[in-house]
Amino acid sequence: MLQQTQASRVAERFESFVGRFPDARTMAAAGENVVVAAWEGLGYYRRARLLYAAAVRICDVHDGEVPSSTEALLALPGIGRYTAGSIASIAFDCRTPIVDGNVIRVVARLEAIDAAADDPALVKRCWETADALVGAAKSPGVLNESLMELGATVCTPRLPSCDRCPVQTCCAAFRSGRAASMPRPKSRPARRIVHLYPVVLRRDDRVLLRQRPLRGIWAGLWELPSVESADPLEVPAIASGLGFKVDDLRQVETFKRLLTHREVHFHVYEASTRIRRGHWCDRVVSAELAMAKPMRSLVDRRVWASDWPGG
DNA sequence: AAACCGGGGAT
DNA sequence: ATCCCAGGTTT
Repeated sequence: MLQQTQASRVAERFESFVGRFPDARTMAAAGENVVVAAWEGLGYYRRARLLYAAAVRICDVHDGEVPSSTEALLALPGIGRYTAGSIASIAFDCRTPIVDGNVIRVVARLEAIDAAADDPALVKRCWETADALVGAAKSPGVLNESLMELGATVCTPRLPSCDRCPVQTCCAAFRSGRAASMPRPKSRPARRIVHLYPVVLRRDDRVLLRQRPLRGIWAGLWELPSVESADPLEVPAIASGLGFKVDDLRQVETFKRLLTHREVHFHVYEASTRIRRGHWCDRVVSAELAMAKPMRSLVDRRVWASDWPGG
């Protein structure tokens, strides 16, 4: 859950999530869909599917117990070198290094390496330094956590608090007055613009939902039936792009959401249809299906708002 | 090696 | 508006 997600954001969700899935057996028994639904709003939903897959494998291969060796952890889905090292060192006291975004920043400054934060040579050097530090530490877990905590609270990206840094005297970047400019920002491609045309279709006290493709953005999550396009679409193109017949297609709302890699323009329509096939969901089912954050807000606002029969 | 995958906080 | 976040998998 902490992968690419700020700890403060995880803290809001951790207790309820672990309360719901207290061990691997419980998670494996719950099923992937339930785990992904519990993940809703956290983003990078593949993590939830991989976590579920790891739970299944822990039950099948490790008798339901999280393995304690770095190698066995690394073999689990969704667990890479960082996560394996974190679990091994913090939970099991193994002398295993970790490198996350915080550690990269701390080491780049300690050693005054003027490179981009995602530069492979810098990252390699960070693993070597982290390995040396954890090798000399009294407690591997405490050392690893302290490196990350230093990066999160003192050695911050924009304006590091060098005046209250416990390792100021060891820091080459501080000595040369360049801490704030190291490491250099990662190069990031511009956001791709996507136009999304979700259509609200109601029947009785239900709404038609469907599952998104298993690849791409919001893979496998549920949505109002939608047409996706790199360019704006006219009404006929939206109607034909849905894959089933609709009538009286009319626009009701537009808004925009920024993601790291996308700028998504929502063009919300309502329509009527005589189609009866598909997942016509009442309010309870709608609430149980995993949706992306903007889609959830849209459905709750447009469909389940209090002034219509289903609400 | 590069691309892909959310959502929100901090500045 | 920009940069980043206790990254991993796929191509």
